[in-house]
Amino acid sequence: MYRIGELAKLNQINADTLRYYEKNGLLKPSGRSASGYRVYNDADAQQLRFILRAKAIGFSLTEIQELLEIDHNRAQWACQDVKGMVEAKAVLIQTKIDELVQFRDSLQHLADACCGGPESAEHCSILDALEANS
Amino acid sequence: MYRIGELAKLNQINADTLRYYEKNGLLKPSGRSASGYRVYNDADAQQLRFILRAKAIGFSLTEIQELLEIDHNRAQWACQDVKGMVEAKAVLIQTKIDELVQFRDSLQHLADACCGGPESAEHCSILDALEANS
DNA sequence: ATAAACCTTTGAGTTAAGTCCAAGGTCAAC
DNA sequence: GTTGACCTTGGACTTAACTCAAAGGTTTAT
Ligand SMILES: [Zn+2]
Ligand SMILES: [Zn+2]
Ligand SMILES: [Zn+2]
Ligand SMILES: [Zn+2]
Repeated sequence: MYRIGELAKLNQINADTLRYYEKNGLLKPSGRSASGYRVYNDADAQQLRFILRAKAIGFSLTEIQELLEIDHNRAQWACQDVKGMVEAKAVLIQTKIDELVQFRDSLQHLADACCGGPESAEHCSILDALEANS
Repeated sequence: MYRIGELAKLNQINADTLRYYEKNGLLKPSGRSASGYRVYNDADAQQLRFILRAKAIGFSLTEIQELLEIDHNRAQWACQDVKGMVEAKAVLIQTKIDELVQFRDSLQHLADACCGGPESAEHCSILDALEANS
């Protein structure tokens, strides 16, 4: 049995984050104390670790909500569904990677063409490229 | 001489975006008509293209503001400064790429271990991995 | 008995880069 | 002389995931 600050500290997150997760349906404490304090049990703590692990892998909170629903009703879902989610996410990430690689390469091109010297930038090829009218 | 809607259409952006750029010090129209309409001249239009080009390469509006300041005062800056900005940005992008590649690989690992079959997810290795206590 | 450290709720603020709305003024065409 | 397309301003809203503040109640230790 943990109070909010305790559970937060154990997982190195902010107590406010736990309240936020509760408000957004990700983790509801199993009970409340007589005075109204949130009380989390071990199952709650395990679910929090599930959430944090999924987040670390890169899932959004919305996606984690879906994963939790599947996890809580495993019998009603197929491996297909779960694998599908993960693979769709992988494709999205790959797209993002491709974009960033393109971006990095354009920057590298610009930088390579610039002398990088200490004299005035009046002839700078980077600025010229940005100013170019084509 | 362009009015706001005209310049926006020519550059395939929203007129609101031009007002936003003005509010944020990126592009001030060189004049106003008698009735208060914004009036952009060719230099304004060229600066807008500078902004859009830099944005397409991946610079943030804040960074573009810095680039504009350098561009407007080229004599007071060195190629070093400009090249430094671009290279710093490239390093940042590379870091992001590395993170995403890691993320993609974790997802791939998870997906590879899952059978992906149509039967119940009660044995799903992906969910098990997220639930794992280690 | 009182101070420190905890907890409660509600509600607002943060970042980035816009987008949308309402209420009204202006300009060209028919 | 009236549509319709355009322009003005100010301010609210959007996404994601928190984070903080205010004003007050509870627990624990001294
Ligand atoms: Zn140079
Ligand atoms: Zn240069
Ligand atoms: Zn399976
Ligand atoms: Zn599976």
